[in-house]
Amino acid sequence: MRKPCCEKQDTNKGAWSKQEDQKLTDYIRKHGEGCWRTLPQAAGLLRCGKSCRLRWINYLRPDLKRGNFAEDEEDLIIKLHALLGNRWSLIAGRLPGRTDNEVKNYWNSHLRRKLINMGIDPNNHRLSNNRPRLDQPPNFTSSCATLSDHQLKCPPHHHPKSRGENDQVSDAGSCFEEDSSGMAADLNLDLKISIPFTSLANAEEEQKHNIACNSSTELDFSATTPSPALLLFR
DNA sequence: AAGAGCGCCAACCGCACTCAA
DNA sequence: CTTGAGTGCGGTTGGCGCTCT
Repeated sequence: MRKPCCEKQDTNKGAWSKQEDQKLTDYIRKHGEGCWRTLPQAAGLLRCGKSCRLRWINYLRPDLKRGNFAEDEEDLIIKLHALLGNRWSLIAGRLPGRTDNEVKNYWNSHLRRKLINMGIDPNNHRLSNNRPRLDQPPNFTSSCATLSDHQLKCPPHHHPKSRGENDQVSDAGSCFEEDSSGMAADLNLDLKISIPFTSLANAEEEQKHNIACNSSTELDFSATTPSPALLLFR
């Protein structure tokens, strides 16, 4: 078993003080990100490296947007969640200025409930059986109708993770995994993981990093079969 | 006014992955 | 090939503030 990353008994835990924030910000401005293990000592912080990294990524980074999510951001989260499952870092990568933690929290506190209220199961984006909607289209069939019992029982996060620059999202822990000829195909998506474009210098750089799907710089959600959630969301 | 309940969000924890030695 | 350090990710927790009773 791996030993814990923070063995030191004298490391601070809990909320960060303004002084700690300042020290961390100053240090990273001076030396850049990385080498989180040695950073705390070098920066004069009584924190573990992990804690520093999290604080920087989720709170101190200068390009963070913060504040309420816009409607189009909500839409995008729902779409991406339908496609990717609980892969928050991937989803956040498509939302400039947003962190995985922020997206995850927003999903759990707002969007999940929103979908549930609309009669949609937020786990698989299917229309929930026990709460049919009155305004449901008559011939509507969920694009996730091929979900097996096993998939229903196994949440997305049970799927093996895969990471890397050219990480193809072929193991998306969503309802589209089995129905690969379903919505994913309809969406014409060829998702690749890349550096979030907010961290890139400009749009050209973004293109270079192949964020796009099918040689476009934006995800193309002009699908012939929108997600069930989105059909009802508008 | 005060206590209970609830929601939000920052932070922690544990596991998985990568890569160098 | 193996091992372990470093890092990233997703799930969970805990504290704070707001609302309700």
